[in-house]
Amino acid sequence: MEARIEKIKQQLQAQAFKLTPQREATVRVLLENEEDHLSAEEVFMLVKDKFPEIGLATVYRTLELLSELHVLEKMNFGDGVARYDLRNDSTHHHHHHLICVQCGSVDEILEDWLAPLEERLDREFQFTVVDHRLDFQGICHRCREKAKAKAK
Amino acid sequence: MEARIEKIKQQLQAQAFKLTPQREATVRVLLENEEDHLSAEEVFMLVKDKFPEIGLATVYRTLELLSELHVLEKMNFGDGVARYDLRNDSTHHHHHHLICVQCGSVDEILEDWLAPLEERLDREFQFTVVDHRLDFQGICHRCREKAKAKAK
DNA sequence: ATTGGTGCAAAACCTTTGCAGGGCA
DNA sequence: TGCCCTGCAAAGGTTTTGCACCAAT
Repeated sequence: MEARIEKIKQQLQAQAFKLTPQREATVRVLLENEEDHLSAEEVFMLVKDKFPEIGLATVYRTLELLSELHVLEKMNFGDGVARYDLRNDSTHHHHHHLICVQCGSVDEILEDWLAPLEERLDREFQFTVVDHRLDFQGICHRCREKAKAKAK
Repeated sequence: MEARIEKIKQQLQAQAFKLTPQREATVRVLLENEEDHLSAEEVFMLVKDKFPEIGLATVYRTLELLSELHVLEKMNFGDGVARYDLRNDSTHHHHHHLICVQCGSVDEILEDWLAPLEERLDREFQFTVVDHRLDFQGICHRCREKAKAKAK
C-alpha cells in the first residue's frame, strides 16, 4: 500500500506534479476500493469521510490528472457516469470486465486474451492496435449459484 | 431499405408502438448512415433536413425506444455523447469496433471473434455470457498508409 | 373518451472552468 | 514573488421530464 503510494508519488513528481494531501487522500480511496470501479461522485464521498473540506472539482481534477499519467483508466460502462480503474502497471493493457446484468458486479480478468486477435487485425485489416477494451455482460458465478439453489 | 423499415415497423407493432412519421424519418436517417455511429444530436440535425418541425426530445425518445427493442445499440466511445449502432438481426451480438486514435474513424468487424473466449469464461469462470463488447483503439489502415507515404 | 405520441421549455445531471485565495519554494 | 493547487460557484453540454396539445383509435 505505502509502496504503491510512493510509486504514484514518483510518477507525479516525474512530471513536476505534487502529491498534495487531497491527491493522496484520493489515491488512498482508490487503492482501498480497487475492485470497485468507483465513479467520481463515489470517490468524492469516500474522500470526504477522511478529508471533509475537499471539493468535488479537486477530485475531478485529480482523477483527470491520474488518468493522463496512466495511473488509472477512465471507463464508461454506459450508466451515465465515468468510472475509474487503477492500472496495474505490470500490464499496460486494460483488464477485461465481466459485468453481471443481475447484480451489477464487475469482475476482472487480468490476463490478456486478445493477443492472437491483435495479430490477426494487423495482418488482415492493416490496423495497428494500441489499446483495447473487452467487456462481457452476463450472469456472474454468484448469481448463477443463487439461481441454482433456488431451482431446487 | 423498404424491407428493413417494414421489419422495424413490425417490431414496433409487436409491442403496440406505432411507426409515426417522426420515427420513420429517424429510422431512415439511421439506415442511410449505418456506418457512422451517429450521436443523438447528429441524428436530430439530419432528420431536421427532411422533417424540420421535429423536436430533439422526440429523437431521444425514439432512440431510447429502439434501443429497448434491440433495434439499435446505445454505445459510448468515451467522447461524452451516446452513439447509436443499428443492429443486424442476423447477429444478436455487437460488432467489434476499430477506433482510430488519429482520425477518429470507427470501422466494424461483423464476424464474432469471441465465441472461443465465451466458452472459456463459462468453463473457467462460471460466467454465462449474454452479450459482449470489443473495441480496439489504434491506427486505421488509411492513416497507416498516409504515414507510410509521408515517410518516403 | 382514452391512449400514445409530439414539441417546447424547463429541469436534471455530470463534468469542466473561472477566479480569488492559499501554501510552498 | 511566482507558481501550482485548492474550494466555491457558475457555466457547459448532454439527456430527461413536465405539460399542454394533437391524432388516431
